[in-house]
Amino acid sequence: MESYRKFFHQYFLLYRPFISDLNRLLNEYDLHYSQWSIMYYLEMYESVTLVELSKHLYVEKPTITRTVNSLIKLQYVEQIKGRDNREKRIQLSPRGKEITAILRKNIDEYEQDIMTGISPEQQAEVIEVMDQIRSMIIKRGV
Amino acid sequence: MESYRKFFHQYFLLYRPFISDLNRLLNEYDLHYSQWSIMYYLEMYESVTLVELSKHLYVEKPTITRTVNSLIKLQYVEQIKGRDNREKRIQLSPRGKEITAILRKNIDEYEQDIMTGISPEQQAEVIEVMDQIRSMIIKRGV
DNA sequence: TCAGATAGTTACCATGAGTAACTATTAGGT
DNA sequence: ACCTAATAGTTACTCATGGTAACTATCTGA
Repeated sequence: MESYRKFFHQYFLLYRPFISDLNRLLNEYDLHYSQWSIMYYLEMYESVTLVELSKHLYVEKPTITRTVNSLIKLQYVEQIKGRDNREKRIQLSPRGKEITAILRKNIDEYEQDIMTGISPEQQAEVIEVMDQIRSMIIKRGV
Repeated sequence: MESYRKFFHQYFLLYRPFISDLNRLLNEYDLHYSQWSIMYYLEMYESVTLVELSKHLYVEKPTITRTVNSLIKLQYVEQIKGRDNREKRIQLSPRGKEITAILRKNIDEYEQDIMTGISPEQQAEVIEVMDQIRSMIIKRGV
């Protein structure tokens, strides 16, 4: 089999086992991966608008609206006032920050665990390659 | 950010852009990725049972049943007689083989396109790492 | 031979995502 | 300054994908 073909084959084979485990960790706090991806982003960038999330996560706006609303309902996320009255700018609530810290720790442990035996150099290589492919896909789609 | 953390972050960032493009290619033949993953497997292994698919794809049996039935309805897949009357053994139909060949070509082109600039050595490295991680996840889950 | 294991199905529910059509607000060109 | 076009977000609806529980049919092995 050609190596590029193998690449994508292997990529998808990893997805389902991986997301299953992650959701198992997240369920302890009534969360699913789609919600976590937003909390994760908020942990890094402090505050964001729904359009920013939509573009970054490659998910349509209505889906983002729904997921963000579920996080607001759980009181993990809160809306803040922005300059532009059209936009809805959100950030993690104090409770959201707590939960994020705990989950970040659990997920870190899990990730380190399943990465056992893979050298930091290999990890860096893989990260770089995935980043390049994402860029190619996005550039292509414009 | 720790490199193991970056790995999973980057992994998921690639998933949605990638699956969106794939589904766009597959839609020409009324297919979605969940169906394609089965056709792809059938192209490699000739004939399989639903339980084999379930284990390999890491998806529960009822989900496999539904997806396989949709492929039978599309006449891309047909049931064949096996030794064990409990099992449902399937293979690609002649039409299914045609479609698979065409799609394989289109997807190959697409994949080669977005892998431009990534050396075969890098590709091999990444494939190896993803395989190792999948093994770790599965072993862990036992 | 029959109890337990295995293969598959049915019914039902949850999650995640998309499209079309809409409102509210802002930005920019004249 | 005004109005059109663009942008941000929402609502309503639908589809794809997947899970669990409970079931039937068949096979295997003590």
